[in-house]
Amino acid sequence: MSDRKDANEVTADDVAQAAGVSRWTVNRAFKPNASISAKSRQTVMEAAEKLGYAPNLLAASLASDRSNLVALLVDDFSNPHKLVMMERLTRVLRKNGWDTLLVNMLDKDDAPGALLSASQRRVDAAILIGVQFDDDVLSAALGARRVKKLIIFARNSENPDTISISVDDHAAMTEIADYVMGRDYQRPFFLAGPQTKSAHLTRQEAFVARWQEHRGMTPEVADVPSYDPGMAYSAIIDRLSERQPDAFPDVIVCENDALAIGAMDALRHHFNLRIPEDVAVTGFDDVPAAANPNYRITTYRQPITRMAERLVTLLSGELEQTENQQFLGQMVIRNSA
Amino acid sequence: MSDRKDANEVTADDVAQAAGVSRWTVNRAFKPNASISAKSRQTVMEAAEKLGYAPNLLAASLASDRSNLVALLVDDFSNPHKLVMMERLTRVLRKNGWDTLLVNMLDKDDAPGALLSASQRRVDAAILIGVQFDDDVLSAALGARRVKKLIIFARNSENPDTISISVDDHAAMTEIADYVMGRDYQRPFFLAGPQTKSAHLTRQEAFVARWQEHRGMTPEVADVPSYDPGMAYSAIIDRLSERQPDAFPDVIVCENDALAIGAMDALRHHFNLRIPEDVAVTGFDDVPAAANPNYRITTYRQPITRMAERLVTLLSGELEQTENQQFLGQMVIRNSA
DNA sequence: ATCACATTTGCTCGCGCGTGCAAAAAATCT
DNA sequence: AGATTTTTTGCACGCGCGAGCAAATGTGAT
Repeated sequence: MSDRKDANEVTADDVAQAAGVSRWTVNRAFKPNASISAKSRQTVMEAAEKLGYAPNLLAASLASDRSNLVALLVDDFSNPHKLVMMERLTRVLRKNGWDTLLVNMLDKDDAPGALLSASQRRVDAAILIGVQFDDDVLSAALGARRVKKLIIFARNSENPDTISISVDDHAAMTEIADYVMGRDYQRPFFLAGPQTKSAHLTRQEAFVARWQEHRGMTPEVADVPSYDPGMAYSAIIDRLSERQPDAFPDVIVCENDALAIGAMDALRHHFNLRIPEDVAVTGFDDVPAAANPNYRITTYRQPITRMAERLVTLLSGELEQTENQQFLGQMVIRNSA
Repeated sequence: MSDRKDANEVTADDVAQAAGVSRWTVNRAFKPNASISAKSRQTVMEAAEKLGYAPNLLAASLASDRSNLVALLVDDFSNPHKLVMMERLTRVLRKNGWDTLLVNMLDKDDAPGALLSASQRRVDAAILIGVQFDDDVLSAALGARRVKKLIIFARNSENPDTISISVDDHAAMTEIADYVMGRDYQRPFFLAGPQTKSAHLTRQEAFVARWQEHRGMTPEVADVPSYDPGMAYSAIIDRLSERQPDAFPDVIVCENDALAIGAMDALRHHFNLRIPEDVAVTGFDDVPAAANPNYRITTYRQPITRMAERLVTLLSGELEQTENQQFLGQMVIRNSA
């Protein structure tokens, strides 16, 4: 079948012929810093335009062993913050010439499969923006040299073979703790996300440590099996029902906004409490819903765009750095605390 | 540089040698319905396992002109429903052996660029789940044979070169209209999304038509420049401020939940109205937030998974069908109306 | 054991482009 | 103008695999 010719699959050879140059000159015309004269580049581009040619990135990747493709591994679509991260990441990546393979980690045990998918497409890097990445899984993936680079985005990792780009959780949570103490709350309650092996609970630890240091008492802590408002809602109800008023927390510090939203819903609609008059709440991430009039969450905004830009420099290999990258974000004071 | 060998890039040839068969037998072992004996498949798989081999999909795509890759073009990350769609689509696609290239359409004029990106990776199909796809853009893309298939997901399109997979908007909205009339609301207000050329406003038209038919009057209509709760919030305030109580709508029918959320926030927090006692609200999509205790939106759930499954059969070429696919969803009655 | 037929295996050629170097052309200098 | 340097262009080879066919092997009936 001459299907390809029929289907108008124009190759560099066709353009070369039309422009009266060699195929290599054609491909050079499409390569930003190639050694080519302005004149022939223009000739080529005109011919290419006319024929509707665009380089086949499959062939280019195969030949060069660089794909300019990264895999985005996501395992947690219930957290609205993921949408924000995906938007920012794909935007910054695309602006810098990178394409994104979105890989849905179907369940907890799918990490190897997801990594395999990515590696079969020969991605230059895998970026993890999920939560349930086990150190074992990561090491296995790296051991088999499944992917060239593994980057944990917006989350800390202490795995030495991995680079993480994240906010400085310790500094951020200390700031939140200080703010809460400054408002003179007395009975804090920390609502954490899933307790995994890989994600070290820096936020929780930082908050607890700060509180102990200044108030000499250990805040109460509870965890939720996933960063899902619905789960947080149930967790709060389970944990705080049948509690005497004087044992009820006066501020709930949440590991992120997804949890904060669930907590606020539970406080208002199940316990009939006012926020922040009866109980205050803080979040983390500054998701879009945090700004809406229902919630108005006092939270902490991560500099996602800057983090994504750092990611790009890291991908380009400009940064030889293999140590984790930490960023400072900023507190956003609203009405919930 | 012998970088590749160093990097442990094991190819089918290596496995073939280890297993004592030819390279083609190795590749056949990885192809589900290939002509190969069970015995040699096992031999191959064991050798492959030991060497850590997995087929290079880049090379396979190049040679076969099929990539098993689809591009997901998204231009509207502010609507939380997109997260749901992405999760379902990537899940179903991956289960069926398809990978997903996530392409962020950076702005209104980026459609050609996004399509180009996709085509350079030789995707087998481009799936549009955004909103601002202009018919002109689509035609241009198809005219240049940029992509083999163009599929509009969860949205109608009347472009003849395009296949859309969507819910039957007319039936759905008629059902909502009947529900609203059954509850005896008198002054409906329809809140629509962006008015584009390509997206025919089936929901709005269906609602208006139904209302006219049964009540002999034309509902008031307003539109919002994007499916963003924040925009809907402002739009409602702009449109309904300084209006006499008897001219105020008693039900706001929204084109989707993103708008409904914004509308509810505005009604409650700006106008100090109760929902549904003072004003009722309906949505569409049944996003996760629609179920949370703050909103409890009466809405309409699209059968996204079934739609995604249809998409897969369409991609596999099992369906020769080129006409649009319509699905029926189901109304979800909650408290907002 | 022989033949007819079905199943399995091997192989040639090509997919479209990049790498690294050598040849050609252009620019600069004496 | 001729010699030298710099820029630009062309090319052999390979990236890893698939289509389609030919050779080899296996199966069952006679």
